[in-house]
Amino acid sequence: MMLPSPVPPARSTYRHGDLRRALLEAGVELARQGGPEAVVLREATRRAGVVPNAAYRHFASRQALLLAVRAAALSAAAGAMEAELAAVPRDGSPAEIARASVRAIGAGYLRFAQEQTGLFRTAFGAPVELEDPPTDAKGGASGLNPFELLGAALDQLVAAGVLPPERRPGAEFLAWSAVHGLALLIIDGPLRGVPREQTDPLGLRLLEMVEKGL
Amino acid sequence: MMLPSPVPPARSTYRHGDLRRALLEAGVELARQGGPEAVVLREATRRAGVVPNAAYRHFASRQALLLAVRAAALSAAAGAMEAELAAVPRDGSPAEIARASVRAIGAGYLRFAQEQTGLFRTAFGAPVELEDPPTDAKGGASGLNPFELLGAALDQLVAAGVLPPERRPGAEFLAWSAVHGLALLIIDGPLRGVPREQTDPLGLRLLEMVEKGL
DNA sequence: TGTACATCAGTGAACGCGCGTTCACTGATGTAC
DNA sequence: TGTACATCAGTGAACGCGCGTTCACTGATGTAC
Repeated sequence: MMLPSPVPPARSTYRHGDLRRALLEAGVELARQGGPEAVVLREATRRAGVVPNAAYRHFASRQALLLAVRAAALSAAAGAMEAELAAVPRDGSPAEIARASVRAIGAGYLRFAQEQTGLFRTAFGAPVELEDPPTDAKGGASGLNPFELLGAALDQLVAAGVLPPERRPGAEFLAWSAVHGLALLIIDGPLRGVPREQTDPLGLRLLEMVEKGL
Repeated sequence: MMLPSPVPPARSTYRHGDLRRALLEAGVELARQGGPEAVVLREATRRAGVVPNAAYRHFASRQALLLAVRAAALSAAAGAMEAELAAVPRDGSPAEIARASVRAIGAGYLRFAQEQTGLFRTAFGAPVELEDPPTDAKGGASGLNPFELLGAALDQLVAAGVLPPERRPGAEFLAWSAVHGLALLIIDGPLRGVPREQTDPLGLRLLEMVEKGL
């Protein structure tokens, strides 16, 4: 199901000027709407108003384009998490702040999954015939990627004396598992289509469970 | 990357005899090796030693075949969980048994995800252009599907007085989230390729977290 | 400041691929008489 | 028990599809003299 491309931009010059960027943006848009498998090289060139093989001046293969899109998606996810983090009130005990920070990370992740499902699946979904993880994944404003943001929040939790240091190692995997799982249940599992009024409280309960259980 | 099909079974009769079953089994095998997207109608007919369109006598479309395969995968998952459940020692207090049962459900799910990754992804992965959930999903020996098995275990937990009844509603989603998330982190997330010696303890810690946090 | 030339971004045309699906058919099976 | 016939499972051939990718090209740009 491929919608007809939007207006071919009708370039006046022979050269495009900024094709790499245009392709990347088109790819991100495709991912936003349809997830990683919607990142189709030919469609990206169509949207950029260029002939299919022109893409090869800027990306070695479809896979290379997809990797770039994925990095952008990861960056967007980090941004959503940082936004939530920035809203944590700074008055209160270190313990309170640390706890709220961890919750904010989780809430940001869930929000991103629900509001930007396509990008979420591109960033965190099953790698499509992809050998290497996105090692060069840049983060958002802070420069941290989503995984590192979670790690930093957990470190705060230890520093504030809320989480015993001996339970710290591996804790990101436990917390991430819970939140990641709920995100998937909501976006394409049995909770799909359930309205936010019901999923939001579930998210809160989940974060509570993680906090208690860690 | 499609391996050449195994020996075309060289039928002697004009009729196949049990093509529907043969196609389903081929489909399950494909899913086992490559997940849902590997369930390719033409390949299934090749393996059954039959011409491609013969499949349409038994399945209305590729989608219909995939749904049947998915039901089989769900059933296999239920079987793995039941096996783990059957190993729970029956001596001990009801509370102990109930707790062990919930852990067994989770452990079975994780084991299935790691040992039958393709089937796991077929049963629980993102629906591929799939509108309706597998409503007719039959379970394993008990007749319960994986979700119902988890529900039953949680009911036991309430009956044994371990889980306060007011926390029961929705609890399956919390427990499922955690375990499902870890399964995905292991099979195609950052924990991919990490040996069982490291993931198993993580699984135990996760189940512990769920138990405490619920 | 003007001209020759190298560079290389984008063009045009074409591939082979395997897929799902449709069509009109053929021939084995089982049932009615 | 034998024969005529309807049924319908599997055949054979062909579609259109959009994809990623390769080839030899053309023409705008910027640099060296």
